[in-house]
Amino acid sequence: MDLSEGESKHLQFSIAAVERDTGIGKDTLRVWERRYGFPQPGRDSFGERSYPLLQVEKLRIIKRLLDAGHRPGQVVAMSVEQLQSITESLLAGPMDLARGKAGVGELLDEAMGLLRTHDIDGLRSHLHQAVASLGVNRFVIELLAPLNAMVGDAWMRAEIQVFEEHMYTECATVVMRQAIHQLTSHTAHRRPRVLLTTFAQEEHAMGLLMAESLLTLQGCYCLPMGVKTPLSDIAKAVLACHPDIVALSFSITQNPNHVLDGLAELRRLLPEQVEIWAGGRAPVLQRRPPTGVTVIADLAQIEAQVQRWRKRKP
Amino acid sequence: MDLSEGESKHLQFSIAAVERDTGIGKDTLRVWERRYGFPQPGRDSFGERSYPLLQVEKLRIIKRLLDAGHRPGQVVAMSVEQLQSITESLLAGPMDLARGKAGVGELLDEAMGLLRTHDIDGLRSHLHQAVASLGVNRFVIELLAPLNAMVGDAWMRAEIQVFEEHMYTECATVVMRQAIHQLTSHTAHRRPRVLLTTFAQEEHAMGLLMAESLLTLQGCYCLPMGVKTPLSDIAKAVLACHPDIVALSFSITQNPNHVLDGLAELRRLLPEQVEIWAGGRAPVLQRRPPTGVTVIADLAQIEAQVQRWRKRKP
DNA sequence: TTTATGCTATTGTCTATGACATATTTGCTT
DNA sequence: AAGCAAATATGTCATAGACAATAGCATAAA
Repeated sequence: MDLSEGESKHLQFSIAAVERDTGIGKDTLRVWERRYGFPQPGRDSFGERSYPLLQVEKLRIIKRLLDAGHRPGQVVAMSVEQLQSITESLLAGPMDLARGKAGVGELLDEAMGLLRTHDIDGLRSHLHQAVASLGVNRFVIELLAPLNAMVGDAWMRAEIQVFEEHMYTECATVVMRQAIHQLTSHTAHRRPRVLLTTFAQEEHAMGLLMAESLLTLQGCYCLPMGVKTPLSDIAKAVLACHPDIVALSFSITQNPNHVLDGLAELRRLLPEQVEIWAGGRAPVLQRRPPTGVTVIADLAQIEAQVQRWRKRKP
Repeated sequence: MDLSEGESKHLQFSIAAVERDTGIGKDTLRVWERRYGFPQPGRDSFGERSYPLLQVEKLRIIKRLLDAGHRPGQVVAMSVEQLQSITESLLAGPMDLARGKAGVGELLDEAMGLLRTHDIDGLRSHLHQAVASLGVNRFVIELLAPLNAMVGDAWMRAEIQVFEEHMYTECATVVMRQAIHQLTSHTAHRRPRVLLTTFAQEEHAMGLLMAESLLTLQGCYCLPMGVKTPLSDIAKAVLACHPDIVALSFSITQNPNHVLDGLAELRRLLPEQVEIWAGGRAPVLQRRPPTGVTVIADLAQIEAQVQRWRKRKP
């Protein structure tokens, strides 16, 4: 009996398509097959690997677990059931922490509900309204930051789809950009001057936008440079724009060693009087605070740090 | 492993770094070396290819010529001088074309000047003013799109620094977001509904913002989803949000085969009545237009395409 | 208990060369 | 000219081995 001809409707993927859909490189896919026995693609008529949809979906689950810190040797050979039970054990994490804050918890839940029903217009106006009623400071610290954390965690647990996360990010970005725009004063000589960016591996821009809004609120002059700036270019930008502070944002996914090495290297590259501020959800910042770097453990600390800087510099 | 700063100090690049900087795949780099004798990287102490900066720059020139339609066999073995003379003959055309439009050429040059002197405030207010004086339509089509092209080309030729490109992008993003915000009407039932995003490999968001502004200007309802959405999630988003059109943006750096494969795959995944619009600077879209996909050769065509859609649907 | 150090297993990426499907160009024939 | 076939050009896939970088763990020292 011949499955391949009768079931040509069943989706099969080339190795390039699998790399595209999972983010796992071709070399890695081949070596996993060799070492762990999974994936086990069939071969098409040209002798090339042909991955059935089921295996691609399993690879996506595996990729998520790897991003969450598991190692290939442990998870690649597992059955789908085992993978799912591990994914669910991640679910036990502390979710209610953020919700404690009086009153704002409802706004949080409402936002999550709007996201889950894909009511993007609703979510956007909900957030806009929250900015207006809470003010930028409380909006960012009490609503948006916890919401980001919830969405990020939900994504890790596969409770929400990638496209839902994208929609949320776009929505929040629009609201934050608008808020920053309205805050920005056009007197160009404010102090301190803060250059905002992330390291080259970091993709998440929300942390930068939140920091920018709070810094602007404090009357700082912000030089936003977007995400993914190589170290040497941060140094060049400092030479060109002479900021007082370089502020960096780190998401929870960052490799701890890269974070520490990068900060140490940057400290070497920059003039001594330029401060480095590092914030974000990367746990290593609290656990092993690097020397010569000001760790912003929490967005609420930005205000105090700005005041500290102003006291030191006349 | 990602030692880009160490490499840039010694002006030597690993094959992975060259792939990242030029967009030419590892396999292709090796096979060019085998067939055409270029590039000819040295070897580091581990026996791995180590490309000097000069060769990487030459590869960038070659990549530009390939994008313009030349073939590897003709250009890969050429000397730098030959390549440059070809580049210049190619450059004379479109650049003057953009600059030809009465008056706008000056605005272009002024913007480039402000970027080169790192006058970010100046650039931002220059662009804001241009939006006000030209209107969104002319601003996007006549000023921003050519400016993007100029900055992109300058980046490819390593004439501007990475941090300058980041500053430009941030600046243009702020202006575009603001323009879109002011255009957006809050009547939610406009047609067509357009879902905007890019494939997972595509990092550039400016094309999406430009398209969003022009679509909004035409009275379309936009569902922006940001960049880097995996194919299967585009399909899921379509099921959840039932847009009439999925609009995708492709930068010039995209691998032609990936673009075509991805579009074909997406066409298979989406319901027939959902149109796919593909735009951007990827040359393959014009050279080998994929079936079942509407190619937007030029931002100015958006208006006509929207009108065509409206005629077809009552 | 916590913090350093060194050993071992793990893991991704690189190397080499050959094969071949698919474009594109060339050459030949109407 | 225009159509068609043959020849080239070109990117991607395959195999299998090697090894540097990372992470985990055990042991020693504070």
